[in-house]
Amino acid sequence: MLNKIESKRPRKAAARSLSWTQDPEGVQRSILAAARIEFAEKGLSGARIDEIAARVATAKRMIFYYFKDKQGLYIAVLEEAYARIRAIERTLDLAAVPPVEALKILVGFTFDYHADHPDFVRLVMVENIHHARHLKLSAKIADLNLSAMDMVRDLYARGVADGVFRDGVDPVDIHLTISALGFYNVSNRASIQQVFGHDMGQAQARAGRRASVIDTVLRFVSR
Amino acid sequence: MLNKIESKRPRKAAARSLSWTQDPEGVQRSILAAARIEFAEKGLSGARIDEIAARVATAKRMIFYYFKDKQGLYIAVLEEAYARIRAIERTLDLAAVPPVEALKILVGFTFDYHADHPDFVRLVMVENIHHARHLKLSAKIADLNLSAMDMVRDLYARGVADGVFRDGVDPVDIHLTISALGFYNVSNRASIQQVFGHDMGQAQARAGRRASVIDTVLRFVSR
DNA sequence: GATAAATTTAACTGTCTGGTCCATTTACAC
DNA sequence: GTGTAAATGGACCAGACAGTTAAATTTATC
Repeated sequence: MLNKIESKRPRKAAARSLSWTQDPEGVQRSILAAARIEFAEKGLSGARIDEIAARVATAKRMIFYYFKDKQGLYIAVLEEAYARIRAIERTLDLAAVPPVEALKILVGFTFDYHADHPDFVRLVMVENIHHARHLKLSAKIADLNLSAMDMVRDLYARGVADGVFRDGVDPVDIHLTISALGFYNVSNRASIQQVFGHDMGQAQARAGRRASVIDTVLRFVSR
Repeated sequence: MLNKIESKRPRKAAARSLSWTQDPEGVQRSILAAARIEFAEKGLSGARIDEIAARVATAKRMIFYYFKDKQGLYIAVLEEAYARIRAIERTLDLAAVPPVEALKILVGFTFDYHADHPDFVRLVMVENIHHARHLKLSAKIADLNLSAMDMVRDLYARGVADGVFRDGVDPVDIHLTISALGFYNVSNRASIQQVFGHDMGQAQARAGRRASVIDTVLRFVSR
């Protein structure tokens, strides 16, 4: 109130510099990593840009410089998360494995990936709360899960041909079941634990559940 | 800046009254209903008190009057949602029904309840994003899902005794499978639809999935 | 019909938080 | 080395939003 004269942006004349090296890619990567943690933890509206900036050594300004705005950053995080799971998925080579064994591997992998990447699961939850609005905005993500769907379709067809799987099952149902059983343990871990003590994060509970899930899917498609 | 003298709250001298009837419970119920919609739609941080107040005829002040603060309102919504599903669950009387039939009914009910109450599902998602922090704060909710768990336990034991279910299955696995398969279709509806066109909201897709889910659970426990 | 308690309302505020402005430094071509 | 564009830093701002203040009006009670 008192010395409010000369109001035209006094500024502190940033005298303190102490040198820094330019590293655009590195900065972007750090921002993305910090943002993934923050968005997965607090959701889109709950996440704080200041918090992300604080987590990285970099200044808040850079976030907007590279990602335009909060939504842009969020979409980038989402795209990276989906690209990552797909990259690993590609390394699964099930074509050479007999159907039953291949299905066990696929279910086990899906279960493990979810359990090992709760951030991914939470991001998908957040995105679903937003009715997948941002997924729709991103052309990059369009055909990602289709590859998982294709794996199931192929594997199931081989199993039917071999006579080890029963006929007439919709591969979509197989895929949904695999996803649901891998997803739910992680997405609802907190309420499951709260409501009846079972902590799915514990190695023992997790291993038991894993075996049970594989069994469930196998029994579903078997004759 | 100009006429800032006489600053002591001029007020408009609320001259307009037009009578109102007292209805505390009614007002609280309306607020809860509006809040449920808002929280389910936007999450805890995304929800806006002003928006809730606008949806109800009543003024914002009443929200704080009855529910103290945003978190208090949110917890009240959560408690109501859990109480509601429990109330309906109670009406299921499975003790008199043979195990296989009873299991079909239970799975079908769970599937339908989730599909018919997406708000409930979304609230649970939101709460899990918050690590069930508020569930822990509410003593009321503690033993709610335990009743569902008990139903499964009882039903499974009868099935084993009758020789229609195989031995050695953990009832917790049965319960988790039932919940997961009912929950996932709704919680991930948006991303499922985005990623491969299947809209689980459509009656046809829903009915097909329902039958498949029942089949999955039955095959899991059968000999 | 007077007094207290309950209920409703509008205006107001302090803080938090995306997002911006302008200055400065680094990288690099020539 | 000098000019130029990209990269970085941090103060600053404007709007939004949870929560408050204080008064006004209605119901309940005796």
